[in-house]
Amino acid sequence: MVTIKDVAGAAGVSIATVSRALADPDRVAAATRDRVLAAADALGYTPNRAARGLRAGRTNAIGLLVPDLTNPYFAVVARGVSQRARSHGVAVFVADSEEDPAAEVDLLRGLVGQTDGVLLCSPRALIRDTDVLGAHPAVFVNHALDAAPSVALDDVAGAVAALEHLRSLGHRSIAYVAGPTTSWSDARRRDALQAVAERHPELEIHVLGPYPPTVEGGSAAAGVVIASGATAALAFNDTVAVGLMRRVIALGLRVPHDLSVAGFDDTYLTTLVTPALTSVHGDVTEVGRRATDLLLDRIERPDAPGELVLLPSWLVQRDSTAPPLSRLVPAPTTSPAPAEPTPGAP
Amino acid sequence: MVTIKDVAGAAGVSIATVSRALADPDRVAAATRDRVLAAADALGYTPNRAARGLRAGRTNAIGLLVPDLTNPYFAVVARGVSQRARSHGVAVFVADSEEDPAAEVDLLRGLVGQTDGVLLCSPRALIRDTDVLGAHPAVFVNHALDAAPSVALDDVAGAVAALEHLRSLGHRSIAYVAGPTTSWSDARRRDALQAVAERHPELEIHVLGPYPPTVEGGSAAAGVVIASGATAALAFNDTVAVGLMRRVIALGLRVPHDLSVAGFDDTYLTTLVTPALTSVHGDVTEVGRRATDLLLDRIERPDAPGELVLLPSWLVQRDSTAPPLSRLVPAPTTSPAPAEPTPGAP
DNA sequence: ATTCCACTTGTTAACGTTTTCATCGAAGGG
DNA sequence: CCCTTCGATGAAAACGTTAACAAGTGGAAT
Repeated sequence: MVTIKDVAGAAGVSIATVSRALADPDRVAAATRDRVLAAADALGYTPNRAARGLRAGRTNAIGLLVPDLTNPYFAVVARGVSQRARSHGVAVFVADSEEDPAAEVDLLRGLVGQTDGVLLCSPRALIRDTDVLGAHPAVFVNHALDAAPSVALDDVAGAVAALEHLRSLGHRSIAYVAGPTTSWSDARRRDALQAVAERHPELEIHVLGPYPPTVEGGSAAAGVVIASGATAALAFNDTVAVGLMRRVIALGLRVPHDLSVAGFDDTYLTTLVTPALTSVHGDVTEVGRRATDLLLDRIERPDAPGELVLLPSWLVQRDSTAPPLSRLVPAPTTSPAPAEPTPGAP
Repeated sequence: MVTIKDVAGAAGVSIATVSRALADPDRVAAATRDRVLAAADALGYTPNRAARGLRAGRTNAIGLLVPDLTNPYFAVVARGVSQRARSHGVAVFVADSEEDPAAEVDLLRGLVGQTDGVLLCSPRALIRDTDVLGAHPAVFVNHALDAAPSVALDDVAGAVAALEHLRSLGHRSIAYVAGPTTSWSDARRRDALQAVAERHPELEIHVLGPYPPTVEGGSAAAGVVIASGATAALAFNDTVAVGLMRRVIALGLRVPHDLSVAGFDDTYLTTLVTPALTSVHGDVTEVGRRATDLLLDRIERPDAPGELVLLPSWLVQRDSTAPPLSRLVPAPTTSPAPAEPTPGAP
């Protein structure tokens, strides 16, 4: 391994000069700088990250904790994080808890020790009840905790839009297939649905669950959804919606005719399945990017006030939602939303 | 931050004893050991990774480089890597090149500097032509390079099984939608298909492409596949197969009646789409685990000989493949494979 | 001409850990 | 009873880097 000492020897200067030439080129004479840089290049010098981290008290790495990397939603968040981190020269540790709260706490503990900050995506564990985090810089994604900075899609707006869409199609009995009890988004959406229901007394909302936020969870919910008598279902995310839809179809019902189905996140799954899935869309890559920005800022200024960044979210209508077949459809009370996605106000 | 020094002070011993008590409990007297451990626990001591790394000359971290984290295949590999790495106490840096060879080399360069070893998944760049890797321990996944250790699915067996399956259904003109030119798996499969074709002169194989290994790539290939006159298509991976299938259906053809489609990797997409996709299956999580094992071993013993680990792979038949409709179907020359997956010999 | 300041470079301590070497005491064999 | 040996512990060096401080040079201002 070639160190700063080797470069110093080759360039005929002291190690301090090499360090300066690399970190702050203006603080060293032009001729010396060129000589040092040339030597470093010739020898193929790479700074030792451990030494640098030890000295500076930071690692130049951040941690990303997700509940399920095979869920397209988190994969896309990870991509956004990866992009932004790379442009800032910090590395990303990725940990996948596989939906296991205990593993999540374990992984988080490990991450805290070797990163400058942590990105917590949709945590399933009750982070507040553990002291794992301490004063470690952290940013939550799809979760708000005390005064910590957070980034989330404004899926309250999305949930409301979805519900209004189903209502305007004529649905009156609508099921919501809930996700993990610790999900912040889930709680917010349930509140939003409740609020809409209160505005429209004719609506009947069945909150079902919790179910695992997976294809299997959606399959498992199918029977209960059908038994509830709902003519439309809103699922915790696309993965659940797809599982639900597949199972409902396997049971001999038709989507959307016998049951309309809508999801959240608008992952690429929506256009792959038949019928194409109506879903609440948001810019998920941007969620990852913004969260990374917030974290890097928090690392710089640990005492900055936490803020909640809400990114816009809106409904994208596809083929899995339609007017209910089994009852007389009243005239829509509002004109149907346009087929093209329309950005909502954040 | 609480250091070994603080623990030493609290326990009334020297820092060397603390270090020993933590690393090698048998080399210190029982009473002292208990006192040290209690002090460490009370103070909440966590070893400083950077210092440890600097001293030991290793980072206890490995790098994982993938071309596309949103591809379920790589997400599952990442999961396997993550599992195994966690059980060995090493952290995983994940880098997503987003199918860009230049980014791949860049990311790899960054990874090499701060890890003990690197896992290269289906590299798109010509790694051999760069000196990025140097003597850094590396394991290839779905790629074989010189004497480096590698793990891959034996998709030669899978490709042969798929082709034989299509042939036994009566297909005579079969398209292969190829992936990136630098893909090792792709080259191996093409050779395998060629070999089968030589055994069966009646078969006509159209190798089309290269196409991007994405849904879009599959869509883009649809027209060419149809124009080729093939009655069945084998796609580079499930994602491509799904894109192809969607587009073919959108063009008014029926799958499998007008065109049979099969993919590789058997990701969870296969059962979500309609019709369910016939695909070549392998234990992808295990690929990630084995690759990690190989890498950790290589880090311990850098001069060990490289080996190529091939994991078994077999065809899973679903609804996207059927006898061709448009021509007289000759009697199958072999009995059709069973509907349940049958493990192939590695 | 003297003083002072800006600029450039070198010396050295420090980050937290592991490990080598030395030291000390006790136990055991002659 | 002395010498050896071994077990337990401490002191200190080293890993590669950065930054605080020191020191040297030159020129400009007085």
